[in-house]
Parts: sequence; C-alpha cells; structure tokens
Amino acid sequence: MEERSQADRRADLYEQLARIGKVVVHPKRVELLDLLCQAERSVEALAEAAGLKLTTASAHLQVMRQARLVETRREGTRVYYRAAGEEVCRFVTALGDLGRARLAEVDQILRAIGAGSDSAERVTRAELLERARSGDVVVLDVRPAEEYAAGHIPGAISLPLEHLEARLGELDPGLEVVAYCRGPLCLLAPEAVATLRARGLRARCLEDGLPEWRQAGLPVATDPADRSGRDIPARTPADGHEARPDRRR
Amino acid sequence: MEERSQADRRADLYEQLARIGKVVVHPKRVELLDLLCQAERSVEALAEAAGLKLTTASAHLQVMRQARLVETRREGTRVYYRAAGEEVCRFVTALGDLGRARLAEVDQILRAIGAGSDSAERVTRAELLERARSGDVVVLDVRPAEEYAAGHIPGAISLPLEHLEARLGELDPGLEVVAYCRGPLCLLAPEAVATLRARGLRARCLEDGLPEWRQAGLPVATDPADRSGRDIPARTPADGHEARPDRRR
DNA sequence: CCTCTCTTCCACAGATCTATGGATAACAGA
DNA sequence: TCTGTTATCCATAGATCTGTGGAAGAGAGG
Repeated sequence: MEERSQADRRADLYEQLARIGKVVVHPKRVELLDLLCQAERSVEALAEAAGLKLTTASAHLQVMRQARLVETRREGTRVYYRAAGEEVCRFVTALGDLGRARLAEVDQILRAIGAGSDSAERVTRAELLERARSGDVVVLDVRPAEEYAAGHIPGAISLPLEHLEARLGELDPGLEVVAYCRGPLCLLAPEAVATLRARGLRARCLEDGLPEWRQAGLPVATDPADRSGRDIPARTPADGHEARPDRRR
Repeated sequence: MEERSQADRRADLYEQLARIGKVVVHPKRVELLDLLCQAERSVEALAEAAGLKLTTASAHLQVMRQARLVETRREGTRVYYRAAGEEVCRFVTALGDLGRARLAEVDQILRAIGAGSDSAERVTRAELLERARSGDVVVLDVRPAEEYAAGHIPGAISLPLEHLEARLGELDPGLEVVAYCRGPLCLLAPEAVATLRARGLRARCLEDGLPEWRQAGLPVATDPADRSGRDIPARTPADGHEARPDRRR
C-alpha cells in the first residue's frame, strides 16, 4: 500500500505536467500562447491574429485555461485573455530555445527569411543598454501598437512594421537603429532591418525580443504616452543576463 | 505571394514547435524524458522504470526521437537512449517549474508527501557549497546508482534510497546530511530526509536536484570511483544561480 | 423587454493517438 | 549457422482530439 500509493502519486504528478503539454501539442495553441506572452487580447483579436474561426479559437483558449496557463478578464461583452504569469512566458521561451537548438527545421525556416542564426549581426542586451545610455542609437519597437502599449523597452519608439515605410522620415538618419520584436522566432524585426538597410540606414536586430528582455530582469515601460523619450535609467539593476532574478518563486 | 509565404513560414515554425509539444503531451513520455535527464538508459530499463511494456516504451521513445529530443547509442544488442543536449533538460526543468507555479494540484501532491513548498527547510546551492568546503556536512546522492555514476555533485556519497536503512551506519552521526535527488518533483530526497530524521540524524534536502545544479553551471563529477572524497573545488566558477551560462547556443 | 455583439457550449464526423500482441531485425556467442 | 536477447515494426481496435455550424449565455444600450 505504501509503495503503491507512492507510485500513484508519481504518476499523478506526470499526469499534471502532461496537462501543460497538452497545450503546446497544437501549433495554433503555441501561436496563441506566444501572442499572449506579448500582450493580453480579446478572443476575437486572437482568432484574427492566429487565423482561426472564432469558435475554434475559443475552444483552444478553453484548453489553455483548463491547464491554467491563461487567465481572463471581462470588459463589458468582451473577454480578454492573458498569460497566467511570468512562468508561462518563461516556458514558451524555453520551448522556442529548444526548438532552435534541436530542430534543424526551425533554423532553416529562420534562415530562409534572414532571421537565421547569423547572430553576429545582433545587438546584445548589454550593448543596447550601453549605447542607449549614451544616446547614439534609436530603439525601435516594430510590434503592433497594442503590444508596445502592454510593455516595451524604456525609450523605445513604437513603429509597427506595417507603418515602417510610411513613417521612415521620422527616423534620424544619423543614428543607428536597433529594432526588436517578439523574440528570436519572430520575423518582424529582421524584416524591419532589411527594409531599413535597403533605404541606406544603419540597422540591426536586438538579440531576442521583449519577453527575454523582461525575463532578464531589465526594466519594462508600459506608459503608452512615452513614445520618444530617452529614459533608460542611468544605472540598471544589473548588467544583462546576470540580472535574471532567481528562477523559483 | 510574398505575404502568403510569410504567413506560411510562421505556421511552419509553430508546427515544428508543436513537434516538441507532442512529446510532453503524454504523462509517460514526460516521465521518460525526466529519467533521461538524469542518465542514459536502455529501452528495457526505461520500460521497467516507467512501468511500461517494452513495445509501448519503444513506441514512446520513437516519438521522442522524431522530435529530436533524445538520441541513441548502440552497445551490442542493447540500445541506450539519452537526452539530446542540455536544452532538453532545461526544457523539462521549465515544465516542472511551470507545473509547480501554476497547477495547484502539483503542489498538493508534493505537499502530501512532505516534499511540498516548505522550502524554508531546503538548503540552497550556495549554502551547500559553502558548508561542503568547510567540511561540516555530508552530501548524499539518494538516486539509483546508475544516475550517480552518470553525474553527481563532487564529493557526494552515493546511497540510493532503497539501501538507506541498511547502510545508515556508514554515516557520521555528528554531521548534518544534505540529501539531493532528481529535482523538485522527485520524492527520493524528501523521503530519505524523513527516514534520517526518524533515526535522530540532522538532515535536510537540497533545493532542486542534479539537473538544476548542472544548469547553474556548477561542477559535476562523473567518476564512479569517487564515492567518499571531499573534493568540491576550493573556488567555483561562480556562486550559485548567477553562474548559469548564457541561455542560448 | 428587446436587440446586438461577443463569447461559450454542444453535437458530430473525420482525423489522430495509444496500447497491445505478434512478426521482424540486429547483434552476440557457441 | 543456429539460438537467445533486445529492440523495432506492423496491424488493429478503442479512445481522444479537431474543426464546424448552430444554439445558448452574458452584457450593453436603447
């Protein structure tokens, strides 16, 4: 009995973990989760963004909710979903990292669009902090405006990729541009950089995206009014990766 | 065409990540992966450890291999499986962390067996390093011997839980015991500590287990002969969590 | 109370996954 | 070559998951 009950509990544990696995077994759910790590969204917006019918998206979201990976907030007739905590984003990040590390296919896809592991081209977080402080760089957030509003690098300018061409004139051609987006699997920043370079501007991508920036313990601004300032704090809590807070609790 | 191909690639990306998700959607596969993060094993051993029939275990392992999360090595008529790289263990760790953080059920199960989040009881890695260096503590690896052989904390003594009672006499009653096992979801160390305390010994669990120790960038010994030494290096590469090497590459 | 919008629930058909026993393949040793 | 061991492959039946359209909730605003 003792022994058996022990084995049962162990089985239960893995059963619970598989509840989480169930969420990421479907590509669209991974996509939804990735989106929710950027900003909360209504069901309709999520369905639209992931290319799903409303009822299908809702069903997927229910699965994610049962696994407690997302939470909801009601506003009038609309329901907003959000990632249920930092651990969720961390998990999604780990999944993406694992994919890039182990699945050659992932790297191929990324390479095919110029976002490949030519990471020599990428700016590190530490370097960005350094240069942003001295003011000789423009930090560009090329994600959709809602995501910028939900959290962005302090001092970054919001310029969604879709408006980039139209608003090129707003950029100081004398400064190098550092663009960032959702993360290493996101295509927005690489594409923006390609566009900028084609126009003769100096531009590079930031390594990773906002979630990793946040997970590194670096400051994140949420004031949607702040769109042009240069307010990276004079001294940051720490200097880059090492700043990551203790993983547990 | 441009636009469409872009969306296709994005879908492909998530499709690839879902390949990984497919592995952790089945409780037994999570269990197998967890085991493989401790040490390589033959199919037979894995089936035995997870309580599966051979053919079923083999089928699960094929799924894991297709997702590139495990690799094999042949030795005569036997095939040994192992986790395909550190990122895999990191992912499993992230999954476990997420489970503990978001699923109340996980914490309940852990609490029911005394392994709950009474982490006040646990010894941190930094503290262990400190005290091991000054020699006033016995580090006990209570996992099966194969796992100890595949990698353990330098200076730790291998004393699998199943032999604990029989070999209690080998422990110096004057020193406090710090026991560790596979990780925060593993029951071995908490049980060992309970047993030791029942015998009047001072004993505590290490926070987390060997995978986390390794992921923190701390030294891991693999020499199976080293079973009683006290050879934690005088100075470690760094001091605990911060030592974690850069997450990517 | 009625209507409109956004979301969830429900039922069902098609697809996918899982466990299992039996057959097959790879290898070691006589 | 023959035998025994270990692992993989295969076919199948039962279970689970997905996408879908239609119906039902839940608020907001007349």
